[in-house]
Amino acid sequence: MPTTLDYEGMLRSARLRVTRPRLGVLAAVHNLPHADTEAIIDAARTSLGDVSHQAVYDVLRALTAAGLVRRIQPTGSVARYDSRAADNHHHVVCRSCGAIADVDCAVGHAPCLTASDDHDYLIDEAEVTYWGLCPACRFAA
Amino acid sequence: MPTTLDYEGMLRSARLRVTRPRLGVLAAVHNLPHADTEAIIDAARTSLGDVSHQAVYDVLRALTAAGLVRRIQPTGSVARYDSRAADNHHHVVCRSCGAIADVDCAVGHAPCLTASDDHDYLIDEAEVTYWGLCPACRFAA
DNA sequence: CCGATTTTCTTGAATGAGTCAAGATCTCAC
DNA sequence: GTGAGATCTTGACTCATTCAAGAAAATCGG
Repeated sequence: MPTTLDYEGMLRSARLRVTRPRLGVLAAVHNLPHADTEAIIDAARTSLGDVSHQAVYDVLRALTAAGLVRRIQPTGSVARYDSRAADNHHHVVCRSCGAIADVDCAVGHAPCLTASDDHDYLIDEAEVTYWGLCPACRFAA
Repeated sequence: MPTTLDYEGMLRSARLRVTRPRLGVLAAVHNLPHADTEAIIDAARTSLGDVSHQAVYDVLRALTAAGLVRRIQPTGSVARYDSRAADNHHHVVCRSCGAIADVDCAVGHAPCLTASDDHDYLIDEAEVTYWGLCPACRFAA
C-alpha cells in the first residue's frame, strides 16, 4: 500500500503539481479497485473534507492523461478507474452485478496484441474484456 | 445486401413481431456499419417518415436482446450497433476520429477466449478492442 | 523568502444520451 | 374478425459528465 509520500513522488515524476485533491484522489483509486467516479468523490471527501466534484473529474482526467491511472468503461457502465496503469492487464466483468476483476495477460504469447487484419490502423493497444458471471451471481442464480 | 423480406424473416426467426419501425431500424443498422443511435434514428426517419426516438431505443434493445444486432460502446463513445452479431469478431477504434473497423478473430487459435486466471467467473464472451490511428488520421498528423 | 505566472480548484449552470411512464395503436393467434 | 398482449407515441425526467468564470494555490526566478 503506497504512502502519501509515494503518491507525491508519482505526481512529481509525471510533472504534475502536488495538490491535496490529487493526493486524495490518487489514494482513493489505489484503495478502491475499479471504483467509479462517485465512489472516488466520496472517498476523497472522507479523507480531505470538501472537494468539489469538478475537481475530482479534472484530477482523474489529468491522472489518466499522465498514465498514473487507467480509465475503463465496460459497455453499460459508468467510467471506472484502475490503479494498475503500467501493465497491460485485462478485466472480467460480471454481466449480472457489474463486479470487475483483473486478469493478467498470459505471459509468453501476447495473442491479443496483433489483429488478424489491422485495416492499416496503427495499433498501439489491445484491450480485452471478458464477460460472464461472478461466483456470487452464479450461486445466486 | 438483405432485402425487406430478409429483415422480416430475421424478425420472425427471433420471435419478434414485425413492425415498420423494426424493419427500418434493422435496415439502418445493416446500411450504416457501426452507426450510433442518432444516425440510426435519422436513417429510420428517412425511410419510414416519423418514428419516435423512444421507439428506436426500444427496437435497438429488442434486437440486441434477440441477438440480431450487437451493441458496442468503446470507452468515450456513445452506443453503436453492429449488424454482424453472430460471429465473434472484434473492432479497431481510431483514437483520433473514432472510426471503427471490423477485425476477424484469427482462426485456429482463439487466444482471446481464455483468461489466464478467470477468478471463478463463468466467462461466455471475450471482447477485444484494438486502439490506434486510422489511415486518414495517421497521414493528417 | 516573495511576488509573478500559470495551473488548478470552486461554484453554479448546462448538455445530452438514455430512461421512465401512461395511454394509444398495432400484431398476431385463435 | 376479435381479443390479449406487445409495441409505439408523447413528453417529462435522470444523471454522468462537461463548460465557464473567477478565486486560490503551486512552482519558479530572483
